[in-house]
Amino acid sequence: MRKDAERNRERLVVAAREVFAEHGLDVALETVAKQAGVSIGTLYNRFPGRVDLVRAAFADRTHTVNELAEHALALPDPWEGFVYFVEQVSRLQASDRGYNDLAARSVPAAHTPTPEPELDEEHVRGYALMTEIIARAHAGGRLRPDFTIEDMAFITWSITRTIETTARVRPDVWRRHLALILDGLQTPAAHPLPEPPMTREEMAVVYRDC
Amino acid sequence: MRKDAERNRERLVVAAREVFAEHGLDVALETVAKQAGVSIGTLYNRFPGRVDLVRAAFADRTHTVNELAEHALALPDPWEGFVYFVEQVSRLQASDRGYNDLAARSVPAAHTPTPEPELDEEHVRGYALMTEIIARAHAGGRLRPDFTIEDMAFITWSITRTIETTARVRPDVWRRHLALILDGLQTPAAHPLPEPPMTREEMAVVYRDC
DNA sequence: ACATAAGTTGAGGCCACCGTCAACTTTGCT
DNA sequence: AGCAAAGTTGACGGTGGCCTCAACTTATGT
Repeated sequence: MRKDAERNRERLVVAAREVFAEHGLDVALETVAKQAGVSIGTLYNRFPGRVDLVRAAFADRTHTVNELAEHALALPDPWEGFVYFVEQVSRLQASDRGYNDLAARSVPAAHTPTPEPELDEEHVRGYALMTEIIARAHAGGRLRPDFTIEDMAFITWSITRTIETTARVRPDVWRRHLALILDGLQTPAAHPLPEPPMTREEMAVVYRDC
Repeated sequence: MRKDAERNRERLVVAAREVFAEHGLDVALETVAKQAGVSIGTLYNRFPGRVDLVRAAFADRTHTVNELAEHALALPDPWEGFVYFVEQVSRLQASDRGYNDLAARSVPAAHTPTPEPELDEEHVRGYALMTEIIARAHAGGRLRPDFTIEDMAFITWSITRTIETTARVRPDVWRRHLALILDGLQTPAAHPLPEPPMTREEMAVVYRDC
């Protein structure tokens, strides 16, 4: 790859991160190209579709989330770890409209088929870490036993919507919402749930649809 | 108003209800016109903008929701009443993509400025009914005391997103999600909340933005 | 039956975004 | 320096939804 090409690619990714963060994933790609100081043709040359650009822009996020998960696991109290993880991911969402859009459809740690097996591995690892966070919190006794990893998506989706709606008016109310959610996830609060959790296969279909 | 005009108007509203329910509020208005067996010009002639058509299509919903609220208040147990109301509204959302879209932005009972004062009154009444449902549940002791009417929006928004995402795969999982939420709203589960609730003014701004 | 107001029609202009490609420019190798 | 391959450019055609309006049709009162 020629070095000007490499440089332009990098510029595009940086621009995409900025523009997505401010305007969300549905922004016109011209905006990204302009921000990168590059023509729209170059953008399409490097990234055949929007999805490729999104992937490139958020590739490191999975890694970041995994680090948060590790930090959570390093906390002595299992419930604190669980809460820490959920709060930090929500904070990421609140700070980046693009990431929030992304989370609305596909939960960070989900296993999405990707061309690059390397990224896939990060996702698989994220899934494992989240499983561990939940298992540990179950063992600690404070996380209700019927809560599964698939239920994590409910949290993400909920927060996603609240952030979308309230960001301009009260950028931090999502914390209140999250606190209400967390109060429902603790063993003493638990009542029997009316539906079985989503299965992994069902989650896969949800993500596959887009 | 001429009688053919009246008839076409009615057809359009009926068509809008069907098409919105199936495809959501962002559907092309041509689709509605076609479904109504009427030209696009007639649609615009009768409803200057999409918002007018949406209002007409969902005008009766506020009334429906108010009936649900009254039924909730008629239930002997205050907490059961609260749960009934929230479940029924969620069920409405799950059964109508357009209504779900609507709820994602503007909670049914919110006070939105409307040209027709009559509709406005229904909204105001809905607000009063919801206030009563919550006050009664507070008095009953089972609803956590720090839960306010503005927090209701968190529930609606959450369910909204889950329905959007899971409808095709597991049309009833929103019940599981809702059950998790409800477990967090009960007095024994309550921990102090980190942020004050949204104010009425803030809610008004949220709805005004669209 | 007729006049006239009311209503309908759909082709067409507008816009915003998408994605392409032939002509041009730059890089890096020899 | 010269040259071929790699890369860039931006005008352009395509799509789809929005909304308008001049020509046509229908309802209604007398």
